[in-house]
Amino acid sequence: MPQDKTGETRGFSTSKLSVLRKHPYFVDLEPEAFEQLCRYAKHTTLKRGAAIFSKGDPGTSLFAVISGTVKISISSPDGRNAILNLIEAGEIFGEIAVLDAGSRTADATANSNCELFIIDRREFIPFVRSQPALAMKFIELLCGRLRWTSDQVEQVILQDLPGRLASALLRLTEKHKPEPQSRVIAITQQEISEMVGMTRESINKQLRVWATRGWVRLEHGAIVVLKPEELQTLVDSGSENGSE
Amino acid sequence: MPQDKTGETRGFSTSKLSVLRKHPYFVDLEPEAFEQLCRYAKHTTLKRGAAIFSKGDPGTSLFAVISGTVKISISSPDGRNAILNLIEAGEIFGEIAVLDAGSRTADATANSNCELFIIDRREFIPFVRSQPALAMKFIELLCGRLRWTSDQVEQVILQDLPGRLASALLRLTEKHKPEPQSRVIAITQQEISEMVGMTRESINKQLRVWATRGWVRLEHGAIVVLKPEELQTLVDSGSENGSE
DNA sequence: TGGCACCTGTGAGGCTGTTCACAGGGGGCC
DNA sequence: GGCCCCCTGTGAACAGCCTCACAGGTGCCA
Repeated sequence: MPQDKTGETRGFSTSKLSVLRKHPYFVDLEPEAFEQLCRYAKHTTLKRGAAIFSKGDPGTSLFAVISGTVKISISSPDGRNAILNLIEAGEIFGEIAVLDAGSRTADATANSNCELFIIDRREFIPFVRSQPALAMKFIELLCGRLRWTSDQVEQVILQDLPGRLASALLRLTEKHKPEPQSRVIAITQQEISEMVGMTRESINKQLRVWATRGWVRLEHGAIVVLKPEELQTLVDSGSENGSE
Repeated sequence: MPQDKTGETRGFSTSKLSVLRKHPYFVDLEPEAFEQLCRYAKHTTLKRGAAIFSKGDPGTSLFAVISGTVKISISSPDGRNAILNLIEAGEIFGEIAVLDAGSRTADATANSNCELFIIDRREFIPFVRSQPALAMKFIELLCGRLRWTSDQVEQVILQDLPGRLASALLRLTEKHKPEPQSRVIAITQQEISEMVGMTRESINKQLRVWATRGWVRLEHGAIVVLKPEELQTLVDSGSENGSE
């Protein structure tokens, strides 16, 4: 695309900001407010696997993902770990500890090579206080996070493996909805097993069953959901037999 | 206490408001703002077991508990149900759907006879917009909820029965911290089993083990935590043998 | 002062998901 | 090209938790 070319050569910051600007959280924010917010931001790049912050750290900064994906996870002393969320380009993360001055509730790691914007708490908080519209935006953001997390609790407590896996796949396709070619979830089976809190082996066996039924197609590092309706009925019926 | 007597005879509404006024969310709010908020409120009483709202309902009101406790829970088609939170006197609930205009994410039920204040969304939202300090308070509230819920996900995914139960007990004692005579958790084993997502029978057996070790004392409708340190080590060591 | 509803306590047996131990394949990097 | 790491796939044995089926206790309310 010719536009990409000119975009790249003309100005870095403009094209990068547009990733954020298009996102629901900022799309109807006044331009001046958004631009001032961006002026506070610092830019960084990270390699896959790099730690961004750890559970318990003081929350000194807010982050926005320009490209790549960031993994929000926690790990137990005995080596198991759980993925709470995957943050993609255009989204922000690390807002809780920044907004309430507490410590980080989870670890953040670069899940691929990443570009990030970083805003310091000391500049961010006064700015939010001065912009009621921005505060309302963050209230919406937090509500969305709560819905996501409550959903996770609900599935983990109420559903068995097929139900949890199905609901995780549906949640992930939902997230990518904007793009129509969707239903291709770029995720490894290891990762999805850590999102639902079960072993990779169990997940693999369940996915194979669904693959033979034509409900999903398995690729390397990706899962394609072919029959979301079938998965949905599994979730709705409260576990029960999704086996064979 | 003589003060209680005079308080009761002098004015109902004043003493009821004080339950809310003392709560962390409102304690440092400007008096005028708080009083105006109360003027919007309607008062109701409910009998134990009464439904307040159900998952999927539109969120038309915000609630504050004056007395009694409210259960926030979800249930699956096959009869299992999970308790997400227990809301006690002085706390508020139902804020998510009100703040983001979405539907309710869970059911709310009177867990005992209750007195509630109800504020209508149409009056509440414009008020929040006009009071940046109040908006910041709600941001703090939402952050607290997210910490509570993330914690729940973490425990449910990473820990086994002893770890989950221990961590639930500690979270519940933590909540009552203000009162020093604390560590008495007024909760049935049925309820706690629904909070951690395991059966009452399993919970009972684990509690009995701890009771014989002197870590907890079991009463009717209550659990007294005697050795929180021991429970904490169980949580920290990532499950392992809490059996015998 | 029963009766009834709800809470606690306990055991035997079965199922779901884990653990462990492998084999094969893709793709990036030197 | 060749190597190595990570991702996928699969089976056997085991463990933890659930299901089911009870018994006894407490306290409210008629």
